[in-house]
Amino acid sequence: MENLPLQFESIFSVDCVIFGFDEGELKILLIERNEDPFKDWFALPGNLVDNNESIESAAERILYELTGLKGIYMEQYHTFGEVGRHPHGRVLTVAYYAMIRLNGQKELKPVSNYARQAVWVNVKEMPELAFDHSKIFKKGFDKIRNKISYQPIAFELLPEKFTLTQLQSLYEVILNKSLDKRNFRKKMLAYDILKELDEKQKGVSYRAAKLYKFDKRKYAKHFNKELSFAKE
Amino acid sequence: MENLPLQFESIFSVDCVIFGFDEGELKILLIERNEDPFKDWFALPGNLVDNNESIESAAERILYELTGLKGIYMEQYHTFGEVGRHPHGRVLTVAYYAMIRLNGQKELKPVSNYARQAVWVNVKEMPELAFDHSKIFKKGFDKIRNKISYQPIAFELLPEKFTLTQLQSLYEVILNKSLDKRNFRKKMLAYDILKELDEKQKGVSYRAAKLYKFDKRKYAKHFNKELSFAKE
DNA sequence: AATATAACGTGTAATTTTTACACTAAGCAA
DNA sequence: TTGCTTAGTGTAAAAATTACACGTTATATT
Repeated sequence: MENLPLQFESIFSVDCVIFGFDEGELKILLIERNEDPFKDWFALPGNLVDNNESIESAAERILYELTGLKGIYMEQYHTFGEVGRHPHGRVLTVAYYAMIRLNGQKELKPVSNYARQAVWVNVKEMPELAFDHSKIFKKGFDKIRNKISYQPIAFELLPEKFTLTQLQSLYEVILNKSLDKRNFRKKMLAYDILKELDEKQKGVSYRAAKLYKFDKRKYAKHFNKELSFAKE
Repeated sequence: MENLPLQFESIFSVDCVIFGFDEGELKILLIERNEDPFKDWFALPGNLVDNNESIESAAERILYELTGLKGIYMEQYHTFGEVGRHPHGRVLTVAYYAMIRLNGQKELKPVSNYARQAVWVNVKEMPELAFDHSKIFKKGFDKIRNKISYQPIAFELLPEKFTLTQLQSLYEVILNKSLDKRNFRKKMLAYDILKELDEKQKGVSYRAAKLYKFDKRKYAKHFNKELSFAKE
């Protein structure tokens, strides 16, 4: 680890924690590596950032290559650069998280050279990951768990139309605790960012619930300004 | 900007927003550059990260070189890497903020080769900075402004013993709004992280106020767990 | 010694937000 | 028709937040 190949010095990469919500489970997208180092290990999707590419675009590219999705909101949350984090040299990596909607269709794009396949893995059943990716994942998960407590960021994970119960169970999975139904509904509706639809759930073998939509306009209006110490 | 000198490719740096509170004003530490590019411009203190150095250590080193201080809490808050942000090539920079105590002694260490001098500048009177440092500063300032609203992080800026009025005026400067005295005190004392001392302010030409100390033990106990959506 | 000055230090009532808690209604299936 | 399963709803108590004003104390001045 002393004589590093020159081209690896201070190259940098992007790694993405891509969350999805499916069948009541919170999952993230992992790839199975097909190259050394860490061949056959699971890892976060990531890649080197091209010299003419912004970090942000690199993150979007990686998401796109894997899922075919564009225009997804991604947030940069930390940069990892321990000296020994990459066995081939000093590689800084900038971490992003994203939340995407799994509309039943969870077909994944064919994956490039260095990755054999991409899979959705339940966050509760994470294998150990390549490099320091376990640490990167953990920090990303902590981040969204914390953020959702004061800002309703979870809508991206749900289908366009959803029931309040679905929303609640998503919260419960992220926060890893159960919530009171009445209080949850009261709070969510008080945010005033949900649009109630004239439509009900279909295909369920019990009473169908009302469907709601997330109202982006109102969301932006409310949450551009943060919670704050004082009102005045 | 096409034929970049090779050694600048993908080198990365650290930049620090170092806050201090002095005479009722919130200030940050800037250096005046003595080298191209941006010779004679003000800039955030920063430096390239050594190949065997963690990013964190680099940030601590920069702070130490400028102020002689060690063991200060620094938080990484964002990484900036726009393609054109550095005129000599692709240089990613990882940004940290720190808060330090200006105990009257605000003597600054002599600064190294590339910086002529270091100065404290009021955040309300920021000049335009070199590179994208204005943007980096702004984001750091937003960060602490937001964070202080739900977590009392500002004690590092005050002398070891301080009055509640001093604490309040620090909050007011950071939040840029005035706060109600009684409510502020109630809230701060309710956090239960202040130790009331048997001592009073000295050298003031009016009624002296009680002095308080910040209680690190209690702080850690309260604020390792964040505010959260649900109690249970 | 008296007075002026300037910041210190304190309480309460109204409002809002959060919490705890349980039953009826609706729709489907057998 | 009955049984099963989830949907949907209200209220009272507690806690947190807000708005608001004046007597107290130390020093400085005369």
